[in-house]
Amino acid sequence: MGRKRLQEPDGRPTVHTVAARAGVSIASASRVLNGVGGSPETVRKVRAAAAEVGYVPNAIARSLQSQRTELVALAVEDIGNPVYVAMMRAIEAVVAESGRQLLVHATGGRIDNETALLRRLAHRYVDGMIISPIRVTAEHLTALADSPVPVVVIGQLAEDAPMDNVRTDSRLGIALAVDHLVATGRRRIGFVNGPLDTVPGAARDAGFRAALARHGIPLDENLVEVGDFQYAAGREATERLLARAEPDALVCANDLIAVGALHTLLALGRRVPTDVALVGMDDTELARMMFPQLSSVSLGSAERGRKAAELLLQRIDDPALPPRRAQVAPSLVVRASSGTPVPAQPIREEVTS
Amino acid sequence: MGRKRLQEPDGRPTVHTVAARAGVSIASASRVLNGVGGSPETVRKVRAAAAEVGYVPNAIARSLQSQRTELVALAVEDIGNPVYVAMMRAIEAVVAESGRQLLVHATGGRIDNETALLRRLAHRYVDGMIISPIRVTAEHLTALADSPVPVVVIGQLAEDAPMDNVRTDSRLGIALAVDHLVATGRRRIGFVNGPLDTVPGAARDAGFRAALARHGIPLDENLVEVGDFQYAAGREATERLLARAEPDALVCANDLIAVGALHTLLALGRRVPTDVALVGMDDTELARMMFPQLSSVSLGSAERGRKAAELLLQRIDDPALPPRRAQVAPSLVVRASSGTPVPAQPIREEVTS
DNA sequence: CCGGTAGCTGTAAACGTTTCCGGGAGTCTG
DNA sequence: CAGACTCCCGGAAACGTTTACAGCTACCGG
Repeated sequence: MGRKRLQEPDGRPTVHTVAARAGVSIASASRVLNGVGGSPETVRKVRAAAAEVGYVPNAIARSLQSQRTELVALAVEDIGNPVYVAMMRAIEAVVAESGRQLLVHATGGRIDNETALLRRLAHRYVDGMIISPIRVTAEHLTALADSPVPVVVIGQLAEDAPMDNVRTDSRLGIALAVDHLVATGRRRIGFVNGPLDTVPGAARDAGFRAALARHGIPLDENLVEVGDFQYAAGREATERLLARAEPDALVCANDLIAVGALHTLLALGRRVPTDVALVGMDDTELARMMFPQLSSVSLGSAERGRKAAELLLQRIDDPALPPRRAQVAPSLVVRASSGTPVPAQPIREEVTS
Repeated sequence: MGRKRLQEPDGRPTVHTVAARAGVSIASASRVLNGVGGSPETVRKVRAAAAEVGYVPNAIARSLQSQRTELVALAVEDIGNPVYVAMMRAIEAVVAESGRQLLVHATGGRIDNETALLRRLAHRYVDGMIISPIRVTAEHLTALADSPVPVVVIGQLAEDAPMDNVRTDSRLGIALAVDHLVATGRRRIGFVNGPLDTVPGAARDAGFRAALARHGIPLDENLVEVGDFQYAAGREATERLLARAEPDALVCANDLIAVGALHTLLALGRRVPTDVALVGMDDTELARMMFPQLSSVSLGSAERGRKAAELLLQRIDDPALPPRRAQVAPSLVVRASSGTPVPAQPIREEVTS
């Protein structure tokens, strides 16, 4: 049962209602309600009137006047991927702390969705956006350049793109994983990647090949599989890979893939890490949930989210700022899935000279 | 006729810009841009002018006039819980299909957060809200009743609460799990629950006790543990439980808890389902990711989200609608973690009359 | 005693849309 | 051919704020 409204049989109270009830002008009412100016007597009357009618300022009208929405958008591929959950949490913390709210879009990685979203920014329903595209096309770049509100991109961008950008080095991240596996005696190292036409997919592929080469390990293409960045794809890709090769370690391009790989490995009777060591990427909470717990390369998703949010808020406050870039270094978190139990041969550094 | 601002040196083009450029009034320009009315000639001129200056209508001004935001909010406890991800995806689909966007809030299950959120609705920054509180207090109810915009609640509410409501029967859901375990020969059935002062926690507790009683199985309190609804709590609660009892099956109040329980079981050398059968709840994608895959009681999270979104959109369109309620029936999804390998005794139906 | 100043106040003009309303022109009907 | 009817158009009024500006009072110093 709603308690009855004291005023305004049809609509909700506005500043006019309050002003009339307090016997002052709307200007005075507005000033008092915003805490700027007003004589003690006016303040008292307006406050009382506002409380009596239960006045709450209308956010839209305020936005129209202030040209600010106090909303910030985040566009990611897949809100089900825990890496984006971590990012989202970090961003939300920063954004909320500034009194704003976060609007989340799931793009499904579809380019048309992403560019449509960027174009919609022209409607100015939001003060800024953080976007983490897995593919970057020319359309993206023009849409980004045309945007009337600030946009921060999480992910690799052309070197000279004059926009705020937060990045990591997933190529180096893959190298960390490979180095670790080599150091623990693995030599037949497989790789389950996401699509090669995505920015992270391409970077991780390059990183894998470079790392193997650096260790002088010839690449066996049978040990490389590609799916998308989802769990099911990881599972199936690993099935295909195991059908034609027998790796002693698997590097996966993200944790969802790694979880799928783990499932296939266990289902096919491989022991992890005894038979096959497993390393994922993104270091999501999922990695800690598995049994055995998954080693994973952290790309600092929370940190990247936090930095992106800070860059965005600063730019909103001062659009004249020069474009800035933040970088987060990858790091390897070793857990049971690639633990050190299997130095089948004495560990030796391949290249020591 | 003093044309005020034909050019826009600093700002973006408005309908005034377009109207001036096309040589018509802003009324005509607006009509053409909205596709209502206008002579062919006017339409041509306005369209051309709009294209030339790259006009995009301002969402805020439009909202002020229309009293609509085209935004819908969703408030859930934890965006990391895959059950809410599923719900969110379903809601997002319905909401997007109606041309609106979804604003997601994470409440952390904190009552003050939730009521603050509900009160903020008075600012009307959003056309409506879907909220899924795990506790329901008197504050919630007054805040809900006072809300100037429609709110749909997912979860149990007082029977006579006159508001749109989508619910399931998790009590019955637990019963399905227990029935299944009993039917496959388990008798020492443990239960890892969430907090008893939450609505789902209380319902699931009651359901568990009632189901055991119905089967004539005396309840051993050593087989019941409580944590919160998170993974870590499930892991720890299961450790405590196994330290003092030896169940042959575990029912968990949600999938996160079940995943934690699985981790502990495997870490302590129990075979699943041979030694201990495991059933989770919510049937999230997490359940399928585990090895062995988890049986889980589906509470139709996607379905509930979809229905809630539909109820909300309908109410936004017609606020005079009577309060409605939708119910989604639970169902058990049996997978490997509670497979049928152990009918120690012949299966029998307890009550057949 | 008077001019200046500080502090309040109200009027009105923004912000950018949509829409009501009245008027004008053209077309159809009786 | 007059009246009615249909379109189309532009002016102006909303929607609910904030704020620039000017006027008013009261007080102070000279």
